[in-house]
Amino acid sequence: MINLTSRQSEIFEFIKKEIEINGYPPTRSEIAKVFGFKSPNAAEDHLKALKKKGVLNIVSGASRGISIVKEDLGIPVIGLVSAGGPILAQENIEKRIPSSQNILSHGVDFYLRVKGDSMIEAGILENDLIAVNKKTQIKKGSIVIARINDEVTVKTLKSISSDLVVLQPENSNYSNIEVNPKTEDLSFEGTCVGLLRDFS
Amino acid sequence: MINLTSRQSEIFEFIKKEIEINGYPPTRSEIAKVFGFKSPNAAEDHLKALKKKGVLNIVSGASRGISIVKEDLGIPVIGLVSAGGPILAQENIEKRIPSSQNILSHGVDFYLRVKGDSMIEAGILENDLIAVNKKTQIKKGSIVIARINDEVTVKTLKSISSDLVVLQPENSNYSNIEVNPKTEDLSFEGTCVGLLRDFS
DNA sequence: ATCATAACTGTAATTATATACAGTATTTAA
DNA sequence: TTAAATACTGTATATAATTACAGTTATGAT
Repeated sequence: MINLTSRQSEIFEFIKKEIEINGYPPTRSEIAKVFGFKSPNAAEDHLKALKKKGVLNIVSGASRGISIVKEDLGIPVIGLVSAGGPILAQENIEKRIPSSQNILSHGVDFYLRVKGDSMIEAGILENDLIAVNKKTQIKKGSIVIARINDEVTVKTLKSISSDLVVLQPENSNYSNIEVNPKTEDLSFEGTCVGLLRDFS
Repeated sequence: MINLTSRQSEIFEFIKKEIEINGYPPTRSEIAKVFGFKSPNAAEDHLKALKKKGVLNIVSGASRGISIVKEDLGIPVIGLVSAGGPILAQENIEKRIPSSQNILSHGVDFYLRVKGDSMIEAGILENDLIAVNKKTQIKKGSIVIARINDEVTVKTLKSISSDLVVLQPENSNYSNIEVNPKTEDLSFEGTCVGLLRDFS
């Protein structure tokens, strides 16, 4: 989306809010009134700009013929992660879940389908969907999505220092994974902020 | 909601669809055109009837001033279940999650907050939200929400016959619960169709 | 220095829309 | 059986709304 000016954002947000509240979009005059414009044409100009920038659809001739262009593809669900590319690469996306359907309190950047049983003692089973937030601060004790030499894994972060990172599976049959970030390729894709299991 | 006539339902569904598709409601003339009315007043009459029956809001004077009355309170989240009443009693409802936010593929009648650790080996932890469907056929092997003498419990249904129901915790520290439905008060509130965990 | 964009005022005309009133015919509930 | 509700036709009109055209002022980019 092309960047909107701050004024255009205000107008855009107002239109979205009106649709949310009233169930239908505002007219030019209603916009003008709220923003103190003395002419409905000021609103018209804004609508044209917003249309040009691709965030609104306007049906000519129709009263209140304004609609929001939704570019929201939804939150991607990542199945198998193919080697050598970013986790969010198109080929990894199994499906998308509309972000309007997000129940979790945290922001969810993507869902990752769990493979294996290494986390069963934390109540994370095979095929569960883990909700991942990319920006949450990685810290000791949290369940992290790590990438070690192109392998994606979900583990509890046990300790972290400049030359040793310890990742702990939550399954007594597995041992801790110790990684030296100086010699191995280690990155964190995000933190687990939720879990979704669908019995189907 | 008062029952709509079949014609009124058609009109109502059309209006909902139009809002979904266009982002704004239809005019009287648009309704009339689609249904083949020769007068926009036929649509006007229908709108008045739908308003009277409480399924539409109409803002007088506003073009396309039609909105859907939403009676959807959302899917209830049940916390502690107080004794002696139905599980869905008002006092048990912790909050509601808009049903539009339901990610799970099955119908979810309510969410139940899990107390205790009796199901941890099935990956169901304390404070998880279990998605419950009331109508799914109760069958051996599924995780059921049972009510024994006014106590609500989540367990795996191990076996079921007319004089013995065995409920199995998924935690080796607990033993099976055996109930005789003839002498004890046993009912099934539903089946677990999903799980939601929010790390917050 | 000039041009495009942004953010408006002001006027005005065409058309889109709501909605009242007067009917008709059929069906449904008291 | 009688009134109310349903489901329309047909006409008409006030007003709601879009939207073009002609300007002004300010700002940032080429």
